[in-house]
Amino acid sequence: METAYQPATSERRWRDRWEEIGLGHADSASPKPAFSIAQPPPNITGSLHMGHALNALVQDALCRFYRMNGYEVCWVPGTDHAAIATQNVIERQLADEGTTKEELGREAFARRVDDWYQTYQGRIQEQLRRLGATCDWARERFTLDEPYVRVIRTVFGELYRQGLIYRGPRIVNWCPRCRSAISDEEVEYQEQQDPFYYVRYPLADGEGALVVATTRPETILADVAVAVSPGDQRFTELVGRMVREPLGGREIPVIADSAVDPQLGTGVLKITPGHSAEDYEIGERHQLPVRTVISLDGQMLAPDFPSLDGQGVIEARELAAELLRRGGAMVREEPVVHQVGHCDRCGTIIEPLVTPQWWVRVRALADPAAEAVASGQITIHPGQFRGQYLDWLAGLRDWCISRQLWLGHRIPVSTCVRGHVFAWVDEPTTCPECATDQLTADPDVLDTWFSSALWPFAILGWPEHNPALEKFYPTSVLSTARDILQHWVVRMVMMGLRFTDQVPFHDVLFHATILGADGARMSKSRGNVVDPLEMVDRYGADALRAWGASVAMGNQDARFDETKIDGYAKFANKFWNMTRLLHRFHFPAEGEEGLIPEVSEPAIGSLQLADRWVLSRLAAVTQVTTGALQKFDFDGAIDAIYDFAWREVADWYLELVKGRLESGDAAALWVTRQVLYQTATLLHPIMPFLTDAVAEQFAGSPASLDLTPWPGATDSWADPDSEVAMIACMTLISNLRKWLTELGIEVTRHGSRVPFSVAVAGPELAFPEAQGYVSALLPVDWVEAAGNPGAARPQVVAGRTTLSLGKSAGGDSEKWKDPARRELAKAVAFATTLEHKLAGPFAAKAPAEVVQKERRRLEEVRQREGLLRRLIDS
RNA sequence: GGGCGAAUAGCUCAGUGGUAGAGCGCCUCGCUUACACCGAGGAUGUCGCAGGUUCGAACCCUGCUUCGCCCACCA
Repeated sequence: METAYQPATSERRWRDRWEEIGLGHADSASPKPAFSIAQPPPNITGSLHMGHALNALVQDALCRFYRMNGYEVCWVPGTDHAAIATQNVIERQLADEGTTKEELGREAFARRVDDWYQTYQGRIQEQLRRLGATCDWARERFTLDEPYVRVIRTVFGELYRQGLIYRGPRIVNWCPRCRSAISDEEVEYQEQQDPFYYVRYPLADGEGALVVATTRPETILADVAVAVSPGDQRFTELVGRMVREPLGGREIPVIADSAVDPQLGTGVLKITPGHSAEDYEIGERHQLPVRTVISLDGQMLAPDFPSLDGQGVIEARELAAELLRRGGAMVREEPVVHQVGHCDRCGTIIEPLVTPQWWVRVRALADPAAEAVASGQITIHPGQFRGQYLDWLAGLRDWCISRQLWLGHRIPVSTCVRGHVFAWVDEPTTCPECATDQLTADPDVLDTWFSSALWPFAILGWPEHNPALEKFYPTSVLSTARDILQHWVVRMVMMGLRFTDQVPFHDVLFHATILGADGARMSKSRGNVVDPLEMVDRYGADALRAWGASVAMGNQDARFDETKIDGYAKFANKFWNMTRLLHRFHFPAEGEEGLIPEVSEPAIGSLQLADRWVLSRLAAVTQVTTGALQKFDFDGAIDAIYDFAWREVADWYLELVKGRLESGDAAALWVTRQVLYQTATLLHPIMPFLTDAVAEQFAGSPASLDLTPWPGATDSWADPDSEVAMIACMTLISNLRKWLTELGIEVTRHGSRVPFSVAVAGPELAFPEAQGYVSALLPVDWVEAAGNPGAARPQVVAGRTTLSLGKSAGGDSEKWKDPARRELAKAVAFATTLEHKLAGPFAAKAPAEVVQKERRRLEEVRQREGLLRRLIDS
């Protein structure tokens, strides 16, 4: 056996083994209860990032935990074509190559996309495997696969026939660079500073003018009204009159609308329904016409204004301002900070435009989706996101689902030459109503999130009734990033309820976002991106997984911290070596083949204090870990195991049991084996490679710990008395060690041994094993207390026990009093605090139990104080 | 503007009413036959600020400050 655990070789081996034994395989015919997860399909826009890795390990830990708990686990992996994202990535590549998709042509572009998908699909799969993900690869799905496409068309057709999908010209968020509409959720608002122009709109009939403040003077040409707040005294008599827009001189009405905030700007808003979502709504309320002065390319359409026509919007803005200044309409200009919408894929400023698009009427879908969470059919973790989910659904507007991209699912609708419009699943060659073969297919494609919304049931073979759907739908858990609550989670619930009459999942986990080490979001431009596979190479997948588990479900975003991953790598090594210790006692020759033998459970009477203590602790840790994983508290689980394994088992139990193992004590072997094996079992969902490598050392272990039943409660091991006694004993050893260290006495096991006798036996020595434990861990030899206790001999107070240095050792007893003086000061201070507390209202008002506890504590401190004084005065 | 969360050791974070914790880093020792990817010991905190509730507050309440996230039709 290697001295140090080698994650790289171990992980390669176990990856293969798990596939050989088909760990990920999900059997629809299994009689076991089902646990299923639809893996959020990563965008095929490159390799996996830290967020994907985190999400994968969360899901894998759950899958393994539930497998061990007797569930038939189905974890379906897949990938998403991510139309707009992928198209952008490839367009950027083409730009680097000095070409464009238009130059390439649709066919060559499509081939290029296919190549891309081929390459990255394989890569993503490989990356997930390296993290230890036990998905059911046979069920892998891709949103462009033919069966998936049929699901999309089926759903689209249903919604269309039910009147929940319609087409019409409305204002949309238009990305002039993508040359496509995007949904409200794909707009990212960024704060920026722009000039704020105060512009005079003169009254058409007579004196006076209204002053409008705007950041967009170039859209004045599309103004169709100016609006004031209905209650605004300043403008009451102007409502209903006409003003002239200051560029073209057209007469437009002054209207009153409650959307106008009298506090903002001048309290007068210019209404441009063609280029502002808000104005569009105001325009609808007042039946105002729509004027358009900006093209789909983001250029001005103003044939009457040659200086503006054909200019980009930004250029036109300054040119229009200049025209206003020259015309005397500009009252003043000042900077203003405001929110400007950008395309979340390419960063271009969004241009609100009126174009014909396809829409989903979401109201009918939203209410049941809200109800599912409000009623507890779906639980969101951490709970704080529940409110966010409900708020978002409450204020939902219709969802624009059409995109003008080259890539994606086509809108499955055709129009015949006679104007019959119909949705289809298989593209028809003739019109179903009039049989003409002159059909025009809709040129648009669907929003990627429309197809993603169907994921949980589409991947299980819906709409066909089939065993997989029966068995594994609804899925159990959805684990995903926080930023796609609206894009995806909410829409899955809406579609799932609509088409399957069931929630698509019962628990939603929003894991933390991994920030760079500098606390900022990881981004290439910031240079703080960390490749998870690089971490796997450096520290092993288990170390990355354990760190991920510790941060996954926190309230805040998690900062990347390589030293913590390193810490878990060291823990893996520690755990590995704990097994090696056991191993070597039974296989004296280093490197010899063989397994740690199975031994029968010893009679309870043959167990020592340390055995009873460690088993009691093991039972407690088992309970904590089980509860934590059930609650998705991965941090609680890894924390409890780490602490127990290292701070209790390795630091104390193994050190104490070594001698007994050496002498072939069967009870000791059984307990050690039990502790290590069961701890490995508890750790397996989070650190599967390491724990399988450990379990393999034990005779009688299965091919993987995944096949081991999860440890049940072992109430018979709970032993509070032994825990109390053992803590006392450990305290004594620690105290004594500190004392000796301070006096410059070597406390290594191989230092020269120091003879001690017991002067006052405190509770630390109440168990017969205790003295033996002291001499096992410290270079202490016990000698009989040789008469004449009054003689000034160096002494040590450890806890509430006093030990005297054996006669033969001699020593300067004054020097030995120094630590005692320091300890005494502490004890006195604490005793004073306690006395003060007990003398006050605490004694009367606090629960009797708590008061009792404090009294006992005071008594203990007093005892200790007494011992220390005796030592000092001797 | 609204909502949610966070502020604890030099750093990254646990801790949710009863004597302040971990990992890393730092200082001193020790290459002890499981492990130097280790072990033993040590230093380090008015738990953001101000009030309040309570016998008792890092923890509950109120306000404030700073940071983060989400939402919103501030022209």
